Amino acid sequence: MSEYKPADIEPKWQEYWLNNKTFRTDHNDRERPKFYVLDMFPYPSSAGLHVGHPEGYTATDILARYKRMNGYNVLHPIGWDAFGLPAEQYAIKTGTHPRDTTNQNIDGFRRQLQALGFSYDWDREVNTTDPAYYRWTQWIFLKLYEQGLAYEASVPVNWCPELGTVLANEEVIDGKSEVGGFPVERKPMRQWMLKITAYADRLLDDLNDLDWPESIKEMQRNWIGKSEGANVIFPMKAGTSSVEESIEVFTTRPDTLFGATYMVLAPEHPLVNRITTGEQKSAIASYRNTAAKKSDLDRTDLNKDKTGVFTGAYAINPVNKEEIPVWIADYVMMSYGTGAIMAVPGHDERDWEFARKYDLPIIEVVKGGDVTKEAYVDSEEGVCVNSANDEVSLNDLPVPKAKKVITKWLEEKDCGTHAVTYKLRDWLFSRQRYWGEPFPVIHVDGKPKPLPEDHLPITLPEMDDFQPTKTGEPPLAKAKDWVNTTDPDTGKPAVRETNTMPQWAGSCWYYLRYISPDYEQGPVDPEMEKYWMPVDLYVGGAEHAVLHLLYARFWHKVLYDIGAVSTKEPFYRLVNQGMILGELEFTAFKDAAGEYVTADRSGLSDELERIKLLEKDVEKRGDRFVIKGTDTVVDARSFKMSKSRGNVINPDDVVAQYGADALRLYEMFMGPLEQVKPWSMQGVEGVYRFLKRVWRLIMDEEFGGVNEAVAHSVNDDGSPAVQPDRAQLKLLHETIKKVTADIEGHRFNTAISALMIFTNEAMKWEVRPVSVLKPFLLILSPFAPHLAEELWAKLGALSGKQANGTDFPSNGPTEDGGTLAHEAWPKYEEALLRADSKTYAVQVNGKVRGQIEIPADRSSEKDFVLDAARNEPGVRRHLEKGNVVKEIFVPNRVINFVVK
RNA sequence: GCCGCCGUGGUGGAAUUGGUAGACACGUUGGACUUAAAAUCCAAUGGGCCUUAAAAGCCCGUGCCGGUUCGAUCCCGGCCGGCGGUACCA
Repeated sequence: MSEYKPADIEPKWQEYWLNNKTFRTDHNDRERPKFYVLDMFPYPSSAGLHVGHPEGYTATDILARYKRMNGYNVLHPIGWDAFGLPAEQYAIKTGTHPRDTTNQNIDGFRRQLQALGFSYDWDREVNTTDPAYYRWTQWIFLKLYEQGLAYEASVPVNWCPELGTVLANEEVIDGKSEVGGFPVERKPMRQWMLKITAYADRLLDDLNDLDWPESIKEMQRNWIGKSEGANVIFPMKAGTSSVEESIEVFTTRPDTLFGATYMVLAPEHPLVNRITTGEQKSAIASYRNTAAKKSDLDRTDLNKDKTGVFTGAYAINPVNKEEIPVWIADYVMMSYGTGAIMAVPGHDERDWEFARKYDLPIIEVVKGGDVTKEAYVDSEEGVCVNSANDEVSLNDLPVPKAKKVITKWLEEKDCGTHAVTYKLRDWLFSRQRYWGEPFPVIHVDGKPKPLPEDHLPITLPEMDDFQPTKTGEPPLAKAKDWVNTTDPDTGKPAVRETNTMPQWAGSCWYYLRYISPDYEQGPVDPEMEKYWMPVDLYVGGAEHAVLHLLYARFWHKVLYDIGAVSTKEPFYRLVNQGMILGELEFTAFKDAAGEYVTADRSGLSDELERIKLLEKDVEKRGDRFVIKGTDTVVDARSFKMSKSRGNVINPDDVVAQYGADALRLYEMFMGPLEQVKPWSMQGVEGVYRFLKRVWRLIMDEEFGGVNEAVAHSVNDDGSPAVQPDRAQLKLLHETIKKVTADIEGHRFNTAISALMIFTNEAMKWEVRPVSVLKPFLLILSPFAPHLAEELWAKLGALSGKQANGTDFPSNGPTEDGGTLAHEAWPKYEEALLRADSKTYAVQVNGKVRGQIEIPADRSSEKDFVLDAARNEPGVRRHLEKGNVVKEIFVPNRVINFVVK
């Protein structure tokens, strides 16, 4: 008995690869071309891997294995992004030290990844929580500080009392914490900030050089949010305020200045108190109070209904000396631009709405719309009107030209400048948590002071109480012995920084550490860095489109500026794997009376009872599914995998049932890598059957050992007993060609399809030459490495280890002969692909009416082929219906007769 | 609202980017093997028309409507639907 049993062969080969360090990347090998293929390293959660992880990991593993066989020096590492909130939350609940939880989870992840046969160099594993690693995270922070890119500020932050920490804007969703969904309020606190805004332009411009999905680049562009316009200064009307003040606004539409009929300050704007007149004071105070209490969610909810209060003060429009009222309203944000706007209701939708509500004047200054009906916002087509004073006129100028003219005038008059504003804000870089990198900073006499490099790493103190304090002080503040220290320079008493870095810190530079994980003189060995960088391919989920990828680019550019790295960008090529959804679900709906209701996408009320149906209970009707035999439409869709929905697939279960090779193969066979795709257990079954077929292609299930069809192809001494025939060679070389091109193009699904076609054909051969099967195993091996290794060993035993029985030499750095991992990738021969005959499709008026076979050596002779086409019976019948007015001849493909 | 991506059989998806739409796989149906099941193998499988039946043939068909072309899943214009991101950003 010798069936395909992945449970027997997979662990064996995994152990072999580990023990022999088959995939170790040699430090000294820098002659060959390099290929650095990188996975986004995982956060090792207690839940273990989900099937989304192996998707990207399998793709990169296929490429790593393929490139190795093509003679490249491949760097294919993995590690752990292991700081973070879940381990700390768990510690608070159970008292287990986050380090212990983290290490357990890492062990689990490592075991799972190894069980999938990924060809990582396990000697390069990095772990962001390892002091030997975060020593360099801290070092980079010191560099940022030296560059003036790290500073302390008291900023209103998103304070989440429940989690006892502040959150970054991106960790707050709809006014609630992303983790846990707890309410979040604004509270000013002392924080570390990183000046990412100083790099905004470079982060934006250098996107153009990157081979990334356009959608990701666009998201980063939007996130940076660069706008060009002008800052304009509006002096206050004399006497309306106690001091001489002016309001500076940012506008992208300086061309509409003549249409500014009022101004709006953000409620938090510092000028508000100073300009508000006596009788307005109480109204303003109460409005500001309400606004301060509103969360971001509330503010957006009020989207439609704008509110505001008049300050009683007036400003002077610099272009026409008009006195215009100054209001406050919460549709103006303090955090963008200058926190104040000039309102041009004629040409801005928000201002128009506000002006309508409070009866403020609306003036048309750009022709093209009807400002009594709606704001006219077109900035390309419009032409300025009503826009002139004694010195300058914009009238009849198109908008872009008018912007330039008025900006120049403002600059001459000293009441404005050309200005650029970004949506991007400085990066809030500290967290009130225990389980993160400590800052290498002490406070002496209340002032921050960086510690010298030779004090690194600053390790976390041992603690057993990880509970945050109610005041927002970080848990580290409780470690009094650790906190109280002395300044190494002066010996003065000092206190350590008790905030820790956010989780993003460690992942900002890990791709550098893999290059020289044991290097002691810096984050990365400069010699090695020059050889390995940049990363040739980075694969990961689109959820990191903005934050991780923007932060990492920022750090990389800083490291580039100080000469620590040699490339401007870390990742020139990026691919996002698409999310894997749960299995397709059919859901029917019952109303309160228990009657089935047709599923209507728009109005699925929560009142309805949801009934899960099986595939056999439904049928297709038009473009929808209905309950079999009825007209009741059901909802048919796949959902994101989630614990609550109960549709999570655990890779361990798949491996246990079908093996790692089947899981790998299925993940790739589902569809294009970048696409969102639903999981299907039956699909796994399908590729598993394919692997069993490959097994039987070579092995005899009944008697064990290599089957007769294969054994008969060699003599007892291992020499070939038969030569492969032309058809066999043609199929082999076609498959090599297709699989090679598909791997290069990341079309793994169609590569697998080609391997299936080969197998289906080869199963029919009565004699299966080893010299054909061996190259097939080589091209199968990146996809299903365990099975390929096993069968390769069986064929090796059959044909002798010396000659590998193929025309393809071994070229690997390891010569142990026991693995195919370093065999040369087979090359196809064009001559063997040639067919004896070519098939033409023959069309009449664009419709296929027949096919003709033409001997290959005559297939380009137009007259000969056309003649054969005309004589094809199915074609002739249609030609007789009229006169041929045109003949289209596409060599080796198609003929089209146009008949009238 | 804005930005980006995507609509192909019962299902996942192919189609050398303008040249035989539906490769490969799942599912389904029928058959073989088996005491039986599993496994395996063989055949059919987009919808419809014609025909006693088969072969052959014909019509329709890549979200919808139109255009360019000898020929369109592919290019252009206009809609509809789905997914993701983002949102008072001045």
